[in-house]
Amino acid sequence: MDKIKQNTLHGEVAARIRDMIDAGTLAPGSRVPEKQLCEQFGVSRTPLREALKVLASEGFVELLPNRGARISKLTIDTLQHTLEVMSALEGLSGELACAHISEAELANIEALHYQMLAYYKNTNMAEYLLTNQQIHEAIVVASRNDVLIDVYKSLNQRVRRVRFSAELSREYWAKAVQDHEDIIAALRRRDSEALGQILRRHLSDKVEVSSLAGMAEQKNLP
Amino acid sequence: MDKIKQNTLHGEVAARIRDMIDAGTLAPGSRVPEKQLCEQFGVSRTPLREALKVLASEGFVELLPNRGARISKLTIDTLQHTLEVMSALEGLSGELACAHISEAELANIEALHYQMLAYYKNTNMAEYLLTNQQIHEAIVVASRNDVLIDVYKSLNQRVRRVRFSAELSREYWAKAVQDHEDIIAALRRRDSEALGQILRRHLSDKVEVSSLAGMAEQKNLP
DNA sequence: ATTGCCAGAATTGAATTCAAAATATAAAAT
DNA sequence: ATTTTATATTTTGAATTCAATTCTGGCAAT
Repeated sequence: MDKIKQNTLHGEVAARIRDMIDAGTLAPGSRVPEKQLCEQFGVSRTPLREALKVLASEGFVELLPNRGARISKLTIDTLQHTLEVMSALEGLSGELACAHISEAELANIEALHYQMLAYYKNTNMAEYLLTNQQIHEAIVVASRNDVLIDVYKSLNQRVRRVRFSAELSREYWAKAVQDHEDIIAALRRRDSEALGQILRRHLSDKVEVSSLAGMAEQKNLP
Repeated sequence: MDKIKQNTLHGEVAARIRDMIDAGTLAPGSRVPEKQLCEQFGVSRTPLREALKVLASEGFVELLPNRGARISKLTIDTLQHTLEVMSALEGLSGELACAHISEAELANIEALHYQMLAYYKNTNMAEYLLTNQQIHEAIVVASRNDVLIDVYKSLNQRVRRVRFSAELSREYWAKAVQDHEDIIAALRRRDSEALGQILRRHLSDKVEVSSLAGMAEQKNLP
């Protein structure tokens, strides 16, 4: 869609590595093959290593002294913690969005909502999850808080891989859809109190976490 | 106190540059003098530039294509946005802390609280702010959520410079102290609902923001 | 067969080098 | 004298180089 144009070389490399982690081409726990990636990307080690430093500060890789970088594993704990923080941020987004959202944005979110309902009825989980994600991002963007948007996107990026391979139980799925009805209603009447409350609980629900648990690593031991 | 030992060179350099920004040695809006800093730190440009990439991803500096890095200015908007996000995170911390805090931690927080009250009575603003900060950090740590702790610390670091030079009005100060009484009380009775609510409102109060506004830049124009 | 040791190879971290871009300085033109 | 143009200098971005460390594989000892 609207991909952000990375004008720095190390930024470009970092984006590529993130994608490779998402795609599983670089497996969690494995070492980062500097030389090989350099050849693959056609760059020298300098920008690649710069990218690794940035990715380390984002939590995608860990730097091991004198033995390069290793792809971070996503622990169940870390996943749970990340979803908790994202919930808090979504709660704030909801409150702020009530104050700042435009009619056009609201209309767009409603359209996405009905689209999502259709995917739910058809049990099309992949498309459902994608649309669901778009709704949440749209609310976050409507907060008009750039710091919030950045932090949210960064955390989301970190857990995206496992979130999109989730297996939702029938009960959880029904509950999530009901939540979304409530979210749209609260947003439509600009009820920031209610919207904040729903969003703070919506994601961090243990149900989703446990449904995701299978995708994440049990522990981060060597 | 318990400073984290940085074992990577670029990490060390990044920490030093953060400190220099905090201290005002590197002025917001000014260009980063690579060569000079290299001599000062006794390192080559490679680790220094790695540090700059990390600092850029943390928001401390901006990278300008082909003209190096510039120290970020802290806009009033960014300050406001950051405090809003920190409030949301503190709210979550409070809720989680109620479930996880140990007696020893609670006792420590109470001790800090009484110490802070003394500073308030003596109108010792600098020490008050420091102790206040310690209380909030202790609650965040008690959440036992590592992602939360990391994100909070990162945001806090970003606004620390201006927060510690705040000028609190008498009314705001009194209100903040009252909030803290309520915070301690809620924490003591493990009332996560109440604590979450107080903490979500405590910081983002417009009053503090406006009191800090004088310290931040009006706009981020070139 | 397993463990310990050592040389050689590969990898890493950081300094250095090099080309391109930006900035500063000087000369020329009006 | 001021503006413009040309040239030199500095600075930046990225590749290359180099020393230090880690990894690998083979050989010897038990």
